[in-house]
Amino acid sequence: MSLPNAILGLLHDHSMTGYDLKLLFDKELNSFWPAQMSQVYRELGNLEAKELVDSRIEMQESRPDRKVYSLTAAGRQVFHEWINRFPPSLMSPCRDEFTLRVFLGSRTSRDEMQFQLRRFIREKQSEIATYTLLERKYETMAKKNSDQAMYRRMTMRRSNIVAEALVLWAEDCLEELDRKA
Amino acid sequence: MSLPNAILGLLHDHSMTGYDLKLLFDKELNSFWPAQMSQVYRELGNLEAKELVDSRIEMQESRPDRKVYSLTAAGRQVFHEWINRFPPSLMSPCRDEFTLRVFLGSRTSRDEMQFQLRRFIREKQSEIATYTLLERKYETMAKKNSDQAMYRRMTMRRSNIVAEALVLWAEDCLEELDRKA
DNA sequence: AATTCATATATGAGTATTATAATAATAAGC
DNA sequence: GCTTATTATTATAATACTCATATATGAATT
Repeated sequence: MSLPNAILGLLHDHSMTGYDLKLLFDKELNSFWPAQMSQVYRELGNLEAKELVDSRIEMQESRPDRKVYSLTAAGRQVFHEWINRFPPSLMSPCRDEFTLRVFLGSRTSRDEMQFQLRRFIREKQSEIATYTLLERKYETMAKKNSDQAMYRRMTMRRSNIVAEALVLWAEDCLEELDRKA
Repeated sequence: MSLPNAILGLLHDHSMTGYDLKLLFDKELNSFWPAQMSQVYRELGNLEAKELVDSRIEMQESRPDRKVYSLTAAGRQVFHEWINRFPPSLMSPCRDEFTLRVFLGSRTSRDEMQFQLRRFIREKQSEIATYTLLERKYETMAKKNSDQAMYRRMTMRRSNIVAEALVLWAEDCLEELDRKA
C-alpha cells in the first residue's frame, strides 16, 4: 500500500513523468523505498485507472513524448487519508541478506567473514558520503523555512545515522574476530 | 534466494519441523529475515521436491504428528555454496514505511508527526529490550567458545545498535520540531 | 460448557517485487 | 563509424510474500 501513496505524495509537489519519478526514487528514496521502473509505470497505470492521477502527453522534438502525470482531487484526498493515519505498528519488516549471512556465519571461514565485513564497511562509508551530500542540500533548503526540506533532511540524516552505527558495529565484529585468531 | 538458504542453514544444526522453524524465525531472525508460516511450509515442500531436505513423521500421542525435516547431503552442499559466495553488493533493498511517511511528512500536521515520533521511540525501546535479552543469552553461550553463538550474538548486537541509533535520531527530530513551534 | 492457547501442517488467492526485454530517438565519447 | 549513456514508455514472466482459510488435538482458563 505504500508505493501508490509514495507516488501520490511525490506528484503532490509537481506533476511528473514516470521517468522523473523513477529518477527521484533512485536518488532520494532509495534507502527506504526503492522502486523499479516497471513498478512505477505499472502503478501509474493503476492510479490512472482509479482516477487518482491523470495524464497529458507533451510532445518533444528531440526525445520521445513525455506522459506527464498529475494528482486529481480524488488522488489528493486518498493521499491525505493515508498520511494522516499511521499504521498500528511503525516497524516495517526488513530483510537484510548480509545480516542473515552473519547469523549463519559459523558455516564459513573466519577469513571470509573478516573479508566480507571489511567490504561491508567500505560500502557503508560510500553510502554515508552520498547521504551527507543530500543532507547538506536539504539543510540549505530547510533554512528557507520549508517544512518539506526539513522532513526530507530528517530522512537523509536517518540513513546516515544508521549507516554510521553499522560501520561501528562491523568494526566491533572485526575486532572480536581478531581477538579470537 | 535467501529464505531457502536460511532454512537449510537452520536445519544444518538440528533437524526440525516447520513449526520449530517458524518459532525460530519469529524469535531470532525476525529483525533481519521475517518469515510467515505459509512461507516456511511451502519452502520446505520446495526443498523436499529438490531433495535438499528429507522428512520423517514422528507420531505423538498428545499432539498432532510431527514432520521432522533434515538436511540431505545435496542440501548441505547447496547451502555451503551459498554461504561461501557473497553477493556483489552487500546492501539489501529495505522498505521502511515510517521513513517514507517522514519524507512526506510536510503534508500532515507537526503535532501528528511529533506524536508518531514519540510512538516510534517507544517501539524502538521495546525492541531494544528484546534484543538485549537475546544478546545476553548468546553472550553467555559464546563464552563456551562456540562460533555459532558468537555470530548470532553479533546479529543481535546489530539490531540493538541500529535501534539505539534510531532512538537518538527520532529524539533529534522531535527537538527540531519543538524549536520550530 | 465454551473459549483461548499452544502445537502442528498445509493450500489458494491475491499482492508486491524483480528480471528481462522490446521499442525509439539523440547526444557524447572513443 | 561504433558504442554507450540518457531520455522515455510499456509488457511479460517469474519469484516472493501476505492474508485468509482449513484441519486437528489437548491443556488450561473462564
